[in-house]
Amino acid sequence: MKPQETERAAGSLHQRIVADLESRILSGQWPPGHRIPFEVELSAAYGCSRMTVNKALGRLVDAGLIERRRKAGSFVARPRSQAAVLDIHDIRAEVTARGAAYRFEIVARARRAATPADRLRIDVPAGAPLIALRTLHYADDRPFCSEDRLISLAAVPEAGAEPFDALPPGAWLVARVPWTQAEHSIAARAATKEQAARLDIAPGAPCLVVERRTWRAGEPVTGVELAYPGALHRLVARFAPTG
Amino acid sequence: MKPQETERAAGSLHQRIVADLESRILSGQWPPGHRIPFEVELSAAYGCSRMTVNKALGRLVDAGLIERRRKAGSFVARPRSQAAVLDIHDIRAEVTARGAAYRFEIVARARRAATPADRLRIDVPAGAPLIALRTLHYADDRPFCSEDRLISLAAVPEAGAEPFDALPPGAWLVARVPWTQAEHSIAARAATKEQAARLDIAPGAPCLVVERRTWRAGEPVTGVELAYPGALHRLVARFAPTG
DNA sequence: CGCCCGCATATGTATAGTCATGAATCGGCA
DNA sequence: TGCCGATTCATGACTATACATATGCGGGCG
Repeated sequence: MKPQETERAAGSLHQRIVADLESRILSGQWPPGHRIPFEVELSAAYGCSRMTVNKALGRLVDAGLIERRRKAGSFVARPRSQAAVLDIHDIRAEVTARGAAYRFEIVARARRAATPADRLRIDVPAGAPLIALRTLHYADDRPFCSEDRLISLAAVPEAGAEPFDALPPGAWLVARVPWTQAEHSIAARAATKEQAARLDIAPGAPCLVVERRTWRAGEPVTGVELAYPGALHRLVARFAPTG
Repeated sequence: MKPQETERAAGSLHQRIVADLESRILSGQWPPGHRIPFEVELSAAYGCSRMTVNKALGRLVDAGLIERRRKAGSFVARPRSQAAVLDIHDIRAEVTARGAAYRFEIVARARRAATPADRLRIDVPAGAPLIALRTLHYADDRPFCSEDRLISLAAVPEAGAEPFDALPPGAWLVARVPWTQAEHSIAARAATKEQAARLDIAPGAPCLVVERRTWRAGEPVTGVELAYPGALHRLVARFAPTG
């Protein structure tokens, strides 16, 4: 069977098979728990080798759409928890995307040993050396986001000497430190008096607060709290097909 | 080369290769833009066939860790926007996970043709038949979340006759309608007077508002707004290695 | 000097076949 | 009848091979 004979529609053959099976599952034609045809049956149906079907089914497993059990066959997975993929953009990109001019300002900077309060935000050992930064991000000279960040000097020693005058701390870190793990927590909170003053909103006004803790190969790198005025900002996520 | 000779550690050979390359990329040993060895070199290094390496590299492409160009080679991708995977749990699961008793109540229900206001929340044509539901979710008899939902009867005709007495509308829909696309928007908003009354919080208190719009094969299915008292709830996301 | 063609090369896709693994099933034995 | 072991079978993993495709690069020609 030459590949050319079947390669219309959606690129390669196994992609076509993936798309086809996917549509049958997502359309409900094959409900959760349904046993899909065996590899040999599919390879006969599509007129290709078993490896090609196998590759397609492997992708569907990765996508969480099917589960496979030896001897028993392949089954449409029952969706468990829905998942959404949240794009965490660079703050500069967010601001410029809405057509505003971006500017940031480091309003406070300190070097200190980790206090118990710090250790709630970054899981370094007590007394570990940290850089604490408070940054204000502006969109067209209006406060857009207040950032409170701790950086572990053990993980990023060069942060101690960095003036952060060209890049804000977040972008600087992303460009420098590849990270393997991050944990995000999103909440709505009333602005404290200080936050309100910094963000130029009323005290008690709702803020979207994003907390992020980041590790690199198990070692804590940074912990940050971003507070956005609720009226200004929303996070957008798209669906992830994970079942 | 027999598969048995190398299959210790992490399962299959191509999984081991994936994990190995992944760690080199995430550790920074291979920075973004770095050209990784050619398939033939890797297959020689791991003592396996090119197909096995190809499979592993294919996975890394899917994961967004590398980019591949014909003739040129494979390169470590430069991270663009960070991505976080947000698990959207069933509300019942959320409530019971914190050890509380779950209960829900449909407080309003209407069948109507889509109004312009409705069409901001679900992109059906004007006048399309809808079911509008307002649901209150309780944790241990305390209001946990207020849900405002529109369901397109064109997409889910059986929703018209469904009493929603056993399952809340969200869970009922998930069990019934497989969906292909969803869009989430997360914001912090002050509770309106009505929301505050329903949620038993002070008017103006911050709420975490999640809006979700769902399509099935391009057809709008449902639009929902979930309002959580800010003090009660936070969304947690984990990092996704997607660059 | 510059442009274009063609070759070398690395990836992309697909095939056929082999061996391993684990689970369902059937048959035999108690 | 009930249980246990052997068989069978579908998936899982991998190899060797083949051909398609695109592209970077260098040589040749205008």
